[in-house]
Amino acid sequence: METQCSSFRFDVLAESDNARRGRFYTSRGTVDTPAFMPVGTQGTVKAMTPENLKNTGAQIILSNTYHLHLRPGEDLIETIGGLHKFMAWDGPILTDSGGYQVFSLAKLRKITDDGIEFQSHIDGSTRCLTPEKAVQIQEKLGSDIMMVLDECVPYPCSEEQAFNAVKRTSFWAKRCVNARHGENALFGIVQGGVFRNLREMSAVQISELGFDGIAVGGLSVGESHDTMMEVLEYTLPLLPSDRPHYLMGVGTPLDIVEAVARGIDMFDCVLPTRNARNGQLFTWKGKITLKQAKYKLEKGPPDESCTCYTCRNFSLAYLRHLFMSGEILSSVLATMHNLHFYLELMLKMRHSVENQYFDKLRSSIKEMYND
RNA sequence: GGAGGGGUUCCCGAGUGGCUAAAGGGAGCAGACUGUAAAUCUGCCGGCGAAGCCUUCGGUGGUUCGAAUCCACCCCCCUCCA
Repeated sequence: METQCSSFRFDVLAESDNARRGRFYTSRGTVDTPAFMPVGTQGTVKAMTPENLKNTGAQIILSNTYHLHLRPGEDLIETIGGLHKFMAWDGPILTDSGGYQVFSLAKLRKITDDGIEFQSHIDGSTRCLTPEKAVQIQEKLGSDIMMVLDECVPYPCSEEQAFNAVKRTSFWAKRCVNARHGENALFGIVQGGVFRNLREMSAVQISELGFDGIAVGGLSVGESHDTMMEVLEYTLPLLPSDRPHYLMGVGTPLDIVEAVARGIDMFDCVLPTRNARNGQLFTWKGKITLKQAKYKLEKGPPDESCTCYTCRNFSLAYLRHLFMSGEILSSVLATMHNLHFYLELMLKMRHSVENQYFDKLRSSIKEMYND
């Protein structure tokens, strides 16, 4: 079954063991992999202007179907000219389907085979999201890469629950394939919790549907790093090697490097942006918690070796002051830095795979971020 | 000089006899954050510690089994009237 109808294309350019360096092409630009997608749930990567984002090195960002559907609504965005124009980001956008909200907003929803019935977290109104609706919304938004609606189960969960989610996710995946009309790329999602048999079943079923890319979902929901890696080890070999592999919602620098080592090409995660707002910086020397008293008089930047705007211009003492004072600029500068760090990490990984020193980079990240 | 109000643990501020090492804020200190209901949340916040003990509510002295809380005097501060 071949359903690919978009102009989306993916090439693997170099490999180092299981790690891949590649590139995919969309009508709005090319993206080098391994890639990190900053998260812009509500049509904005918090605290960043699109110009800021470009300067951090971001080539693609992620946005969210569920949230934009509730507010301001896909029809409004379509009327204004689509999500790219609406938010003034002209690069590629991948939109998550809302499947994760099934997990994160678990108290507000009910799942049936037809779809998800949920209560809006904004006004309490009852809404329904079906696989077809998820695709329709994403097409109206003008998404470059759409995600199928999936069911993400919590951790821990029973094998039966995970099995049902796999069945439903496959069923919904087919309906998403049938519902697409336009040129937008569409990625399938593998589920299965931490059960090898279920992951394998899901990987095979999803891979058969001819998606432009395959995502591994349902991870980083509470399981350990090692467990996550085990799941990747037995799942990735079953995915088509000529399509990008996207690990959803991951992760820490260590998670990301270790996932690349196992064959993942794409990531998204709120950690660099959320933790920035909460006063935590990722650096090449490890994490920095801005509020710690030891930085009160620190004249140097967060990271001497970092070339981001924040590190080139500001002392830790000042950044700490901004955070302690609750100043808006704290979020801006910290987010700029963290995204720069994440995107530089991806750049280094691409370079290291091309030049066969990936293992060296991998072990240095392991040293800094082994907690 | 007269009339009233008040001094509480770093700060603000509750507390009018035992349930009070003392509400609640703030500040401070520390931790968490993984397809964002997050510029959010959690913990600690007199001292030593296992229970428990010791010190603390302007000062001193009383009343009481028991006092931040009641009484006496003293020291400060604020408002109003002369």
